[in-house]
Amino acid sequence: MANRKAVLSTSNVRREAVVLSAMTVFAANGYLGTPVTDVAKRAKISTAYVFKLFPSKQELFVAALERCFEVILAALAKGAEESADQAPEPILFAMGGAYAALIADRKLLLLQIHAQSAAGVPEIAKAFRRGLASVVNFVKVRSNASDESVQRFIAYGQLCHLITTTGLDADTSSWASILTTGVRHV
Amino acid sequence: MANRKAVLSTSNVRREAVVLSAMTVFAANGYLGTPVTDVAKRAKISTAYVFKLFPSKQELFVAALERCFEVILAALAKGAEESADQAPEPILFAMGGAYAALIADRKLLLLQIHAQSAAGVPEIAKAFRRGLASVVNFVKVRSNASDESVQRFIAYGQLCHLITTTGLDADTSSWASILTTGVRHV
DNA sequence: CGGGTGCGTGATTGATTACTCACTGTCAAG
DNA sequence: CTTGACAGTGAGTAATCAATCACGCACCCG
Repeated sequence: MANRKAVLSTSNVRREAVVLSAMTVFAANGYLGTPVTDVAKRAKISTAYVFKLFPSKQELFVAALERCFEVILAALAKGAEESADQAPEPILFAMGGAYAALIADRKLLLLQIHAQSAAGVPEIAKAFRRGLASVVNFVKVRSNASDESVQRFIAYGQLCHLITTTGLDADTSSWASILTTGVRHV
Repeated sequence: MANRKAVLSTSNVRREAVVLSAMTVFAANGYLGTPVTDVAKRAKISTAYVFKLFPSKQELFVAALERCFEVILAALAKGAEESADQAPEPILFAMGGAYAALIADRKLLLLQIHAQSAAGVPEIAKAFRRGLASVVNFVKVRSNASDESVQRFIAYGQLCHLITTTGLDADTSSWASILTTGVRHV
């Protein structure tokens, strides 16, 4: 059009950009709270083309959620790798630190929260379960910790989500401190 | 006009019915996923009148959320009362059982999940924090348990939410069992 | 009786939004 | 150069929904 050298991209490159935009925007406003137009704007393409790349908003959200869990798994793997000690509990501790560092920007965490809330949509619920399963399995296998320890790992991870979504980390009142003390969430 | 009756006036009766309907319907479909019309239908009144009783959808949701936490507090109090032993840990255990029993129908739990997801709306975030604060404070004061124990109580409560929203209690796969074993969620 | 006060509603409105369609522009192979 | 496949879009459409408005109806006090 106006641009003489309008280089066409491959659809896969665009798809990637759209998924990344979707992660950010859905994380900020949730599934129902985010118009596809917002995703398109952030990816700097037209809304119509987003629908060419992803047949529906739902499938776009699922793609973003799946990517979210991929990133989390990678971070856990990296954290485990960097653990000095290879005993179960130290590995779990290292993974916890890696996760805490990862969710510093709130994006991956909020996407999970919104996915949970949107679990009324069967495809979203399934994707969330798949992601959770992969995390639990990975943590269990990689750390070789007891079931109880893995359960505790996830439980305190959920507590970390609660702390972050409600902004308790910036709260110094006594009740907030009860929840936040000792929990690494940067 | 000075005083009609010592008992609730008609509009307050309606307001009460609307709040109860709102709890159920918002729990089922979330804040953005629920039209006010659905609340009205369930309360068997017109949509217009719902807006006379509550000035906006947002305030209606907040009212439902506040009621949710009131019910939870009452259940925790009752659970603590029924504890045979008055030492901190037994009281916590009794409260956990009471909470698990309470959320058997998923309504109060789902409302919390949806509130967390809708915390982008400042008034909803504030209400959620108030509710959480009241729970934490009550648990701490009533049980007289250590901060660490209270923190663990909440963390495993959040795990319980995760289990229920994803339907893990009906899942017998090994990864699901890691999360569910020993968690009371009926 | 008359009239005021508060309960209650059907119809509407204006904004938003998921998704579609008809279309233009690009590029590489033959 | 032509062709055809693919990248990309502006302009819709049909549906949904928060919120309002104009209006009745029941009851009660004087």
